[in-house]
Amino acid sequence: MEHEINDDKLDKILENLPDEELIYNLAELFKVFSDSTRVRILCVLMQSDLTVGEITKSLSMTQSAISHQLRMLKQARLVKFRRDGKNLIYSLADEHVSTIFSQTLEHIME
Amino acid sequence: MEHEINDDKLDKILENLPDEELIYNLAELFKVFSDSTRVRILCVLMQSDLTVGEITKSLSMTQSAISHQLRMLKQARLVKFRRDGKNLIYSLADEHVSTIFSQTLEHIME
DNA sequence: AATACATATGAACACATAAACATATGAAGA
DNA sequence: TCTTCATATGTTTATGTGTTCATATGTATT
Repeated sequence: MEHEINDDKLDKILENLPDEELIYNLAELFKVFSDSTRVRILCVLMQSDLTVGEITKSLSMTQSAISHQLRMLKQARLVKFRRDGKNLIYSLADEHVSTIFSQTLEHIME
Repeated sequence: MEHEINDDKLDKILENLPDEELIYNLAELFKVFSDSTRVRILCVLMQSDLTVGEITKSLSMTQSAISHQLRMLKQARLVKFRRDGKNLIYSLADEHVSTIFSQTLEHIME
């Protein structure tokens, strides 16, 4: 069984490689998913829109920690919010999160 | 528009929340995807099985850096390898990576 | 206007992590 | 066995990250 790849083939692989910027953005988005606090926030938001206080309560953490993480999720355009009096109600920005999570869970279950 | 969630509803959300361990594993897997070097390695492996030397060459990095990252990818069961003489030929462990990546790219493109 | 409540922000600290360097392992050929 | 080539591993260092604490912003109520 001989494995052989010449430079032409390597060149071809490099041509088909996505742009550096795209790869960077991909990694950046995964970085957002790479913290269990943020994953938990996304998981509760999958079930219902919630205020910051409710998220804080449900995850038993400080309000500050939650707020910092919501900031990252906002920047990644994964969540959005609307105001309701003194409260800010957060919700998922789209359904991509669910799709990505379920695909990834499939890999874990084996 | 009144937003109101009582404690019963919060309890229900907590019940439906995945196990702490599952969430942790999910975040851990995403952490593997959260570095652009590892994403690039996975991208070249999507195109062809490659030796460590070829990966090193194609990404213009030190062999040590590549080897360290391959170790993480191995631990996450994202890649596997077979021996061919002095070479180790790495390949993707399954097709989940492609699926996850394309879903995530969809979110980025908007 | 003063107060209370909900949320955001800034700084600091403890901890994690990627890359580089040096070195070790392990296979093949002389 | 000695050497060479391919890859892995241990250590160090510089940089990044999550949480906490203290404080600021902003909205509603009186």
